[in-house]
Amino acid sequence: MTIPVLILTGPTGSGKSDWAMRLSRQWPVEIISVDSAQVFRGMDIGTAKPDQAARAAVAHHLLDILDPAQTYSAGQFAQDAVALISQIRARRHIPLLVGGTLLYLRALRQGLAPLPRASLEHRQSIDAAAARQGWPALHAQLARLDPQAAGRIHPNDAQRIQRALEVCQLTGQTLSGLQAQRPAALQEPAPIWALVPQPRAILHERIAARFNQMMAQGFLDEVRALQGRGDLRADHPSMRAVGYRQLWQYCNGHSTLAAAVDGGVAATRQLAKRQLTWLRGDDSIRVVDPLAPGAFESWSLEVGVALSGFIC
RNA sequence: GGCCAGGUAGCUCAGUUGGUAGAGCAGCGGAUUGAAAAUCCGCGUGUCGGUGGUUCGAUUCCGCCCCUGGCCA
Repeated sequence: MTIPVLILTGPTGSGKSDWAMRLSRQWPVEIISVDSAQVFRGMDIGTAKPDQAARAAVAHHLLDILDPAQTYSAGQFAQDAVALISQIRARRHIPLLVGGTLLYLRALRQGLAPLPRASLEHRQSIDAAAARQGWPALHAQLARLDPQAAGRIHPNDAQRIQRALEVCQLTGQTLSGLQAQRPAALQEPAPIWALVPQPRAILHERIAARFNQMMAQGFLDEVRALQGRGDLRADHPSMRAVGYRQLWQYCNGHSTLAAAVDGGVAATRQLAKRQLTWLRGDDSIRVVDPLAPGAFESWSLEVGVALSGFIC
């Protein structure tokens, strides 16, 4: 019998990290972060990364594993998470996945088709072609190579058109054909809970309050330091993150501070909305309102049930 | 107190030579297979400040009132 994997997710600002820390006082857990922005070093305040006290108290994985000039991916995450899960089990600890990057969770739980990883050279050549011919022309090209993928991808969705073409060029096969293959996944059911504060307006208030708190903690200095390195650009994946993108614009003189803060708060609300769309589409997820009386205690009981029989 | 400019969607504003109105942003819903905190798609009824008048018909023209900003006292 193997130790179960526990998963705690939810939109940004719902209180996931806080619950994970409280649970860690009751069970010997190690936390695996499921967060596409917290992987980067030097991006602490704006990503609400767990602080040193939290990390000293409980092992946290997949934080600070990359420089902001590097890139991460769903496939890389799935691979890293599977490896970490078995290492944590070998220590007789409980793997607790915590975070709101729902594509990463999907990649882990449902698997990814055997697709090639991103290729910078191919992407640059596709971008160059798009600059000459426009994305609609590339969508038309995709429609000849892989009609099924082209039918699913909107002609304006440059990112997905690029990926589909890249896969065709790299493999000589179609994206839709490769995706039809049964993907490998975490081979076991893992209980998954999502924290969703109700009503939405409460989540919006928490998001605004938290952004203001980040500003008070020196978020702007953090962005200035990143910009001051000189090698990062606004279109780099790490610098497109919510808040960083808007403050970067302000530091460049492209907006006022007030506009950057308002824009950052709005972008965070929009992120939360997209996360909620993922959650609604998956009925294996148990939705919990973290603000309901006794919510943590009853979750803790459910965790106990899930773990009973596995822990001595 | 007088003069001028404004009061139209949650916000910033456009517009209707009189036939009850539309953009951007915000918001809401959806998609999501190695960039995902990304990328993309869809959704626009609001006493057109109030009130009288002219008119078949007023948000639009006229009178009065209220509010905001500016200038003059």
